[in-house]
Amino acid sequence: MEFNEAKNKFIQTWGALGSQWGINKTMAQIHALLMVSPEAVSMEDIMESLQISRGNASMNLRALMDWGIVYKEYKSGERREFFTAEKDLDELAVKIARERSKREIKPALKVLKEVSMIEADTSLEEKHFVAQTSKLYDFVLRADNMLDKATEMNDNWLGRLFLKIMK
Amino acid sequence: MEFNEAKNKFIQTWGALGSQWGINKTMAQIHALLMVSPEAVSMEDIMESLQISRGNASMNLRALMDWGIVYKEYKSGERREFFTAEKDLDELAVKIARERSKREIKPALKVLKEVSMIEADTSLEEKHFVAQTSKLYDFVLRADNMLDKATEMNDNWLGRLFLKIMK
DNA sequence: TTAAACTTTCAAAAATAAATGAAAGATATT
DNA sequence: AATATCTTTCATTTATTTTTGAAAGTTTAA
Repeated sequence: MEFNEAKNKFIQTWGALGSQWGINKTMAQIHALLMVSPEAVSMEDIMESLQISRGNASMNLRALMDWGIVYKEYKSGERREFFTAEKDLDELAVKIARERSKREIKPALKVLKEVSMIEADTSLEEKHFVAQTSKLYDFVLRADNMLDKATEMNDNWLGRLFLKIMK
Repeated sequence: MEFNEAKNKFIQTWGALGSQWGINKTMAQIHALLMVSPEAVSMEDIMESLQISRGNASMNLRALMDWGIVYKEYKSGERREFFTAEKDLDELAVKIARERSKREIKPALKVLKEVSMIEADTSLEEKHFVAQTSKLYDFVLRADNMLDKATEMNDNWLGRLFLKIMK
């Protein structure tokens, strides 16, 4: 496979993966492009590479910066802004996990807690509802914590040990 | 909060969470409804509860059964089909993880491997591309394995120990 | 202060994904 | 074998999400 073909394939694949996980395609593609660029890239070049409009590029770059996984860079003597991606994958995973937890899981947990705390009457239906949503609350809470911990454990000997044992 | 309000809120929230994670809203809502129903539910009742069409109900139930997290049930003397959800959350998590890994992560891994194996010339750009996609391949592979292992470790003493220590 | 170079915003358009519902397909019952 | 009950399919419609691009907004420099 030739380099440009490979690069393109990578960007497309990363974009598709993103959209399956609730991140929009262009956002993931921009991120992919930046990840494999050794140098910071201008907005103009991003638009050109991905064949997207100025507005689209601008909005998605902003979103990526909000997530903390893309940085603006200023080059002296240049008026334009350049962009680079977080390239440390452990750091990337931590930031994505934190962001999604904050935006999606935490609010869902709040609702789960609320609805699991209603006063159930004696009916089977209501008792079952409370039992099931309570379990779900515990479960999601546990998963959320694990996500946090797992992302932190990359440079942690106990984590590595755990991985070794579990493999 | 009153029971019906709580039930509705739960279904809506679970649906929204689903769509943020690449599972369509109705599919997640049907699953939510079945999770909190102590008894198996007919298609008619699902349509009525969620205010959706017959076709929609049918297709999403099929998808849920393909994922292995909803089961058909036949009641003797009844012509209609009834549906129940997998209620064991550990089992549920395992099945979802397996399915998404199979459908999305494995194919992405294949591409990552491919593109990271191109012959890079001496240019910085190509060398960086190979280095970065190789790292990504290792990382995603590791994460995918961890997902597998994590879902299996619920009734596993070592896993529990790990959780305890890491908390 | 003005102009040039660049970025952001957002209403409208386009693309994509999901839902509908009527017809076709099953399956059981008489 | 005809009928009744229920489910699935899929072309069309509807809803949602994403993208565009032109106008407004910024920043820098002369």
